[in-house]
Amino acid sequence: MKIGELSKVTGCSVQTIRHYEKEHLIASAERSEGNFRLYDEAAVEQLLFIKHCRSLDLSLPEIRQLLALNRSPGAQCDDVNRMMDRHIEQVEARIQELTKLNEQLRMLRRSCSNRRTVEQCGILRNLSATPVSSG
Amino acid sequence: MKIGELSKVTGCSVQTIRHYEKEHLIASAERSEGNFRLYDEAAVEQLLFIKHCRSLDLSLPEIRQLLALNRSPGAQCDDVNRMMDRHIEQVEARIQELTKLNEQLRMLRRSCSNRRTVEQCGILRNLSATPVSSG
DNA sequence: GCTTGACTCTATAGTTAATATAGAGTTTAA
DNA sequence: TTAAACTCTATATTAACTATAGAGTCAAGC
Repeated sequence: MKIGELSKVTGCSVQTIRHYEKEHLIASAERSEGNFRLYDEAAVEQLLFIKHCRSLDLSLPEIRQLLALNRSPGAQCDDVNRMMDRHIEQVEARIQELTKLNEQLRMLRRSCSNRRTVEQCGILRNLSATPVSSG
Repeated sequence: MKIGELSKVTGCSVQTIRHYEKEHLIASAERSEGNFRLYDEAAVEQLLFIKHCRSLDLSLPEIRQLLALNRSPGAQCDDVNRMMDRHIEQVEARIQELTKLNEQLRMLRRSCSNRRTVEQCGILRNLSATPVSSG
């Protein structure tokens, strides 16, 4: 199967597949006589694995690590667990940040009703004031 | 005041200030005989405004628009309100996404306890299965 | 055999908002 | 006068793609 079909089957764009190859997330594909990349079912599996990881916001280096672990089935999987724990922490921290941000934005938004001039605009006035200390 | 002092006063790095100038968020600074940028209090105010906006995750183009509006005090401030509403929507959408993601990650994490081999690892097994359809 | 269209190839640039660097010039204090 | 501290411009890096240019390959139809 050529790259276009792999793209259709997996839902990854052609460029993304080539990008993953360059980043060594998938092995360099075999080539046809005309230098076209050729793939098999194993490539589909691996690409779907990567896609699933990406849908969970795992980074490419993290995925590379998971793929490496996948290749040594006898090893302990502590590393996998640690990675997931760290990742979950990051996601939760980001949710907290955004929640705080959201409160600030809503407060700011309440400081102006539509029918005012820029001069009277509470939003712009508040933005000009000294910033609140927070991330 | 030279760029180093402006940096200290505002808490923006020197490179960031130069970056904002290149992106036309602040006017090109006057120059000294030796070609050093020179700033006054107005520059401090404007930079703090920008910093405040950035702390609310407003993009540089959004900030540019706010600064432009700030310069026409007689205009209606509907545009400001619309921008804030859109921005709040985006932040809330992102919070929703991350919340869903967090649930998925936690579920995945529960599928493996530490003391297993990679081969038995529930996390890796689940990642290899067909991905759930969700952003 | 030739052309057309769909596909693929590589290499490069763009996206965001900075951050970091190299190599040069300026200013200030000792 | 010389060294330190500062500033200048221009360029590269970050993440994970996405988009483009310009060239090559392949299958079908005439």
